[in-house]
Amino acid sequence: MDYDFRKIEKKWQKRWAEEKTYKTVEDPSKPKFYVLDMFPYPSGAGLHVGHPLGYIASDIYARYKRLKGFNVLHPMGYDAFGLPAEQYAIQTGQHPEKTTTENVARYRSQLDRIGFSFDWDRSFRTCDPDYYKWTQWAFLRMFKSWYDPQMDKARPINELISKFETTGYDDITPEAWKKASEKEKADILMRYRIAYQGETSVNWCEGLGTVLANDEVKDGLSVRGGFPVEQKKMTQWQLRVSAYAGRLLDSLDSLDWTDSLKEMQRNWIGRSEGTEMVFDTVCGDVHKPITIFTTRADTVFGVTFMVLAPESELVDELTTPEQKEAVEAYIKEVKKKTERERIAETKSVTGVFSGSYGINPLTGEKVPIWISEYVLAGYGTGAIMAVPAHDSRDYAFAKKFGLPIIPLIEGADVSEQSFDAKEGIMINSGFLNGMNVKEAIEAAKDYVEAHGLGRRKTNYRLRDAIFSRQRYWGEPFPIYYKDGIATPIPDEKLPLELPEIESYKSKNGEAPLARAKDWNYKGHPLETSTMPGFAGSSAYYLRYMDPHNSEELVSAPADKYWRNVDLYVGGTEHATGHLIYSRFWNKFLFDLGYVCEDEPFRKLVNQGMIQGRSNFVYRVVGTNKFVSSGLKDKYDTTEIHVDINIVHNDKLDLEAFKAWRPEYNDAEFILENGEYICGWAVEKMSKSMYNVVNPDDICETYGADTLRLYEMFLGPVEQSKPWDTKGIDGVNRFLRKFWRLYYDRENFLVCDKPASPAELKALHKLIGKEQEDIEAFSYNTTISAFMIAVNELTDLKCCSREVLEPLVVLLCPFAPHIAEELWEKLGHTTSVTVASFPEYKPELTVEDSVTYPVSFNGKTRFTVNLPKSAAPADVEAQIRAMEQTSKWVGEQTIVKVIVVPGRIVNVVLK
RNA sequence: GCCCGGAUGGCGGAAUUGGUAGACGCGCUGGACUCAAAAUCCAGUGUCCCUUAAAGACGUGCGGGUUCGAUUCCCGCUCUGGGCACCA
Repeated sequence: MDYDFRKIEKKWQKRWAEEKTYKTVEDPSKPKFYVLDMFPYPSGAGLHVGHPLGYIASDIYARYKRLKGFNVLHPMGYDAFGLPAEQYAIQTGQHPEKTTTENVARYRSQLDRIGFSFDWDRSFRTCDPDYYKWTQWAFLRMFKSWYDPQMDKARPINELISKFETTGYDDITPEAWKKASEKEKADILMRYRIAYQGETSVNWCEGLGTVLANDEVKDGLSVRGGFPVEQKKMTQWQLRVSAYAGRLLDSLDSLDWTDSLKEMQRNWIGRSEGTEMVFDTVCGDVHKPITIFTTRADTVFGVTFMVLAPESELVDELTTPEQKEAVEAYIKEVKKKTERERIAETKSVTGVFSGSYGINPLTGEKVPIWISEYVLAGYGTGAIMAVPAHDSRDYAFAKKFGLPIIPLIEGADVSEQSFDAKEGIMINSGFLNGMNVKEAIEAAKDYVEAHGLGRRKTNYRLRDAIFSRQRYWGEPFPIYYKDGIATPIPDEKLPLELPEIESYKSKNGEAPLARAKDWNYKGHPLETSTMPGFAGSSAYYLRYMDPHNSEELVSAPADKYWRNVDLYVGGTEHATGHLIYSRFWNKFLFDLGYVCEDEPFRKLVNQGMIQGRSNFVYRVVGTNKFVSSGLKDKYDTTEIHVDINIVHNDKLDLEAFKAWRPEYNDAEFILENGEYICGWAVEKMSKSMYNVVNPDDICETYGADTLRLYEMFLGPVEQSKPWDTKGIDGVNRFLRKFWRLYYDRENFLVCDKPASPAELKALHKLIGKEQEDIEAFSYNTTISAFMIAVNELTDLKCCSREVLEPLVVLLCPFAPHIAEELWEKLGHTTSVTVASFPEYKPELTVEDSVTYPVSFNGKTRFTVNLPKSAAPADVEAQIRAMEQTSKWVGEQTIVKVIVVPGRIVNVVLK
């Protein structure tokens, strides 16, 4: 019987679906293991061969863990709210729900063909009201909470209210609170809520008609769509992610993530320890103290000017009447620029003098205050002390506007550029003179604190997340406005469902929901913006634990059993978006006691991208002649992408090419060795390059098991690599060879005779290797080991059930369909999924050995144990020769002797 | 500019972390089976010298260093992938 993968795969996929083989239930008698993939956004293009890479890797791990006796939760769903469906809706008028449903169906059928062990009963889409109810619910919890810096966690807002009422808090006294109107109280609370509304400088994207979060903008363009983005002051819903900056940073250490990913998050959070220092200022006759932030308190003796951010409120207060006109002109100029222009002009230095002066708190010296866009309003205090000698940005500014530069470090040459390094001996710095920079920083901090001039302060770059989008296809905010006060709708009214509307387009910055009919709650207007894409993906991993619970996001028992994700697989592109927001969201729920783990994802593996491998033909300019790649240098040619489906191993199918496009009907070819060889390049997989490979096609030609093996065999999971079908025959051959261990043309070969030592050895070598490699996520080497084992067993003509039965189990994680089929043929009535991973017996791999004494200077120093196979007679001669030629160093001990068949290669000493 | 990572045959990639470099697969060459093809199997395949073999020399981006021994560790470069980018 031949290996008929089409029949086998269809049969088992059907049976898995019917019998719900991978349905998971909580089982306290087994240890749990939670394997999660970053769920896909179901786009219209469907899956290409790159998408399943991570899913295959995690599926192998999930299946492996099941065999190891774990109760594995391995769910899948869809991140279905988002821009593409909505943009498509705007163009076609089709409801995004409809396109989403169609795309999800397509994704599902593609995923099903690959044979994943997902528990589909737990699946949901983020746009399902039953799910987004819990996104809205979590938002309301955030709205009703504040971050208590004393306890360093989120607490119910009522606790803050009672503080206001009894003891007062911050600048709010009980009297002031009592006197405040309802609206004023609401405004005060808004300053503390975790989910709050506030005016901020936002990334406004005109092309999409909405604001965007920082991670949705790259190089001044929107990540989705690539439209220009500008800075705009707007009132928006925001999440107080910045309150969690310290915790998000600190608990990174406890996570099993790659160093590079942790580093990315560290940079994004951007902790910096410095000092806030108060400078008195003089604007005409008016004195006003302002606070600046610096990490180089030691350089305070070198301050020669100060700078304010153009957006800072201090600008108005510190501009003198004489300078008013110039300052206003400058600010107008700055505001006109988009984010992109600001980035492009990074090198140019601009600024204007405010007319005011600051007073150096240590020296009493008067320095001018300038305004420049190189200082950001959103970081620190929006005002800095400038030390041109030791900060390159201040230096550039000082040079441009002719401001003095005072060097503070011995030997630093600041005639051409600033000296930014934190090293050297301080000079020109009063009591700091003679110290090295590190000491001076601490000494200056101490001095500032001791003299009441400021205090130590840790700042973070991480900003609060902008949470409103002026779009349709997202979760509506469960908020209505009663007398202008944002008020939550009651929990029992959730979900607040998205209304139907006529047109999905936003007009003049007005959100689509503003045009929805009856969009109100008891006559009060409802919030018209919707939540961003990351809202729905921030807690989805919790919902999989208990997806049908209508009372809670996740029940306490389910949460306590599954706890958090043990293995999370997905791309690096979410490093600073989803993976920060999810951690924030989880910590928030943890603070309020809704979940039992502080961190959502214990181990994270980033799968690489699979790039496309494009093929080219070369048309001789001005003709319809195409020249083979090897000869193209002899002609003047144009490179043209050609559909990779009509190219096999870089050889062009000439007839198919002629038929591909009408203009090529009468194409002529200049061949080399009778063939047309195409050129190639590694590029992104995309329609326009004709290099997209659909997994369905591979399943059709080679089978899902081959696809799975091949994607893993291509190289390490973490690495990006081009899709190249060249090697796929190799793994396909392996599977056929595997099949032939059990079957010849007609007969089932497996028998009950005991296995020979050689057969057992081949098996156990594989068990050991597979176990070790899967744990290390090194699937390509596992597959290599498998190929070796199968070759050995083929050579041994192994037919013993004792070996062949565990072999099927070992193959199951990689190629589940063929494993199931053979498992059934071996007489089992249950799925191979419930088998257990064979036990590794390392002693079966150790060979009989021979012992040789080795002596130096006439004395036996050690003995060498060599495996018999590696130690033919003349090895002893080698040892004797070594005794003659090597010198014995008394203190060293022999650790290992390296032997290749026939000779000693090296002696390991320690 | 700053911070990570990578560089190994014709190709994808191995190498128990300092110990046989090139596992495994692809490709290629030759052979067997076949009328033929497909499939399958066997042998060879880093480079150089050589008719061949043996033997040898050289070989993990480049230049140094440590070591009995370096793909692995250290110093200095080159190229390359990714992230951040006025964060005071």
